[in-house]
Amino acid sequence: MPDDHIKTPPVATLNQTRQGKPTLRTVSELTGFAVTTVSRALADDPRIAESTRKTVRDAAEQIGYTPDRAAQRLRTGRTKVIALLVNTEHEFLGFTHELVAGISEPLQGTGYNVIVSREDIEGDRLAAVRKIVQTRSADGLIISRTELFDPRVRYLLENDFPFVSHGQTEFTAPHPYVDYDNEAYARDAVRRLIQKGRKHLAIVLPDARYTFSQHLRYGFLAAARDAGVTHEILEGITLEVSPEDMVAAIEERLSAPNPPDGFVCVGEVVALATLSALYDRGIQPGEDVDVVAKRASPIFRLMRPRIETVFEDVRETGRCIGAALLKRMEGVPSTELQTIISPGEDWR
Amino acid sequence: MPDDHIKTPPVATLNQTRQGKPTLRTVSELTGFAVTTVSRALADDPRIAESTRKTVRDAAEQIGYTPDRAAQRLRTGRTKVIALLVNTEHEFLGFTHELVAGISEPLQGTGYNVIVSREDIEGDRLAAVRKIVQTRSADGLIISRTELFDPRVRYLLENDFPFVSHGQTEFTAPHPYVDYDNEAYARDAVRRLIQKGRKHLAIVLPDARYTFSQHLRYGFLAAARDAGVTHEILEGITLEVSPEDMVAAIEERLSAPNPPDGFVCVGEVVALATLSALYDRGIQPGEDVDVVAKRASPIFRLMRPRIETVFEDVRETGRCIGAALLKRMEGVPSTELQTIISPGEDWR
DNA sequence: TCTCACTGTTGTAACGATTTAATTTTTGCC
DNA sequence: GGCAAAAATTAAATCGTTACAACAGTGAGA
Repeated sequence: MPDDHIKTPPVATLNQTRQGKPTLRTVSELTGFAVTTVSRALADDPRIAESTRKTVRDAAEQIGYTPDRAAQRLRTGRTKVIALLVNTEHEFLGFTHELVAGISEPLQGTGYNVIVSREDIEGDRLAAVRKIVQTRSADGLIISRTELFDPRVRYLLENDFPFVSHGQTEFTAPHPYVDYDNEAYARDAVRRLIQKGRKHLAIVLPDARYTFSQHLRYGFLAAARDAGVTHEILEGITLEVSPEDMVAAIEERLSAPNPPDGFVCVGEVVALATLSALYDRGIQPGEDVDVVAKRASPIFRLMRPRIETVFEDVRETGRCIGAALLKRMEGVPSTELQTIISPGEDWR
Repeated sequence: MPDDHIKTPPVATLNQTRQGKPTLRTVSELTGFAVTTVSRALADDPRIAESTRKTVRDAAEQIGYTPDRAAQRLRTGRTKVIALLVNTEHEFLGFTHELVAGISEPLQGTGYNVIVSREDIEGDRLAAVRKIVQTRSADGLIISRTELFDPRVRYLLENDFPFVSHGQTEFTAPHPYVDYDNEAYARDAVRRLIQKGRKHLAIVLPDARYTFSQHLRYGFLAAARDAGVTHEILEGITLEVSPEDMVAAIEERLSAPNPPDGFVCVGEVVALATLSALYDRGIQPGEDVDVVAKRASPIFRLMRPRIETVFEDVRETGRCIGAALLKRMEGVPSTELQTIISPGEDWR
């Protein structure tokens, strides 16, 4: 064979990685700078000359270099992941979806990703938190439905792990949180019903261990007491029971002596349940009875008969949470990262 | 000091990693086996003696060793991540939540995690897919709302990237999918309305580019034609329009000449919209008009007046999808990974 | 002219796992 | 008992990145 002595040139002049994906080394070979320099240049390190930074940036851009997350994470220990822990077994409305959308917004461009984790161990919500902290599988954590003395908050504070809670606690040590002013909502709702001439108000509360249950309770009781109207917290059920049980319990109360004529609803599910119970008993809301609610989902616009609602902007809540967590990770003190979102005035 | 000569023992005899987190090396030092052996033992490699495997397993268990995901990923190229791409800007009901819960089930214990990614670029759903494939940021992909000749499916097939679609396509090359039999649902729904004596049926379809829109259309048209009843596809709206627009469009149709008396609803939102429109026009469902729907969320149990619905088990769909993707990644041929879920018979 | 302090850049060593190839130990058989 | 084959274990290289320490070059000051 006459051509035997001709050496075939290397197929590619640049280094080919496992998947053909460009790495720092590819950029390094392309620009002639060392890998270290390229790394620093892309991080906009002032020790590298501006001209070099530009050259490197352009080259990286041109070949579509993106840093390998796994390698970065292994080296730095930072995961660039934010975990959101949710504990709803079934979720009727797109609450989590909306929250995640909000959280993601301020994270745009920071390289952070949100992962949603179910707190599968119902009895022990701390376990999920502990696992994430110990395996360092996220850089920051978002927890929801806080309790007054939430063990998760205590644990996270003790371990100095960045987090933001959706909901307040009663700990004296400050921590970042974002919360909706449920006490104010309950007060407003009570006033609203009283304006409509209602004399006997009722509310279904979340499980008492949650902080926001206490806030709602206090707002409801205080406003009703101040106004001097009869009021009651429906017993035997909480927001967490199944829709059927909720309807049954409300209906039972309606058929018992001295039924309420005004209902404060904390979410769309209990509002629907209340409307169903009224419907089943042949009671027309707006006539002898009134219902007011907090709406977090646009689905309320589809409900008939219409009832008065005030909007809780879950997406905005998410935005606040995301922004607060970022700041917390940048070292901003916790006391500056506490937001209470007021209910709007736009009842309709 | 008399005790000066006493050497203090090392604080820890085992190697301490950056975060005190045990690594293979920790287990290695603890057991006396080499890191390689430990790695193999934990992977249950038959080349390692069973006795050794047990020793290592126990030691790892005892000190709470968990492999570092980043290191595994960097070394193997496998991310142990499954990405679910969703494209709903606003989601009224917990559809995604339920789907994710289902997908996660068969993944339990496999080490795979699900991440939910928004297809943020509305015009170009392919972009999100391409990004994941190119950066190899997931081992498998789940896409939803397929089109007849979905470019994402073509791209994924061309790149031999493991995926399962929620929804079928018309490509001749087979690919794994899980789909609800929407054609059968539409047929059943039509029959149901005819049984109730309805003579003029209507349906609101999803955007025509989606495969399931075609299936619904075909089922609806064929069944209505077979039965010889008047029927129509509501024009000017799709399932994707805002709730208000949907209500307005349905109401408009109801007030036009020759209005439908039976409505096939593909989901809870359009069902609610239909009921709202009827309510606003003072029409009582179950009397002159009937509505049937598919329910995927328990929220339907709260709706009044009650309408007949059949259950679409989204969680089960998720389970099928997760299981299919696992098998696909294990190399099971696509033709064996195609599931069509039949609508149940339990209308109520 | 020589030292000193910069500025800009680079080689080397990790991070924690897996994989390949090499090495030691054990077993089986004549 | 000797030797090859099989079994069990290990050392070293590697994935792509960043951190640390070192190293050339440049200009200023003595």
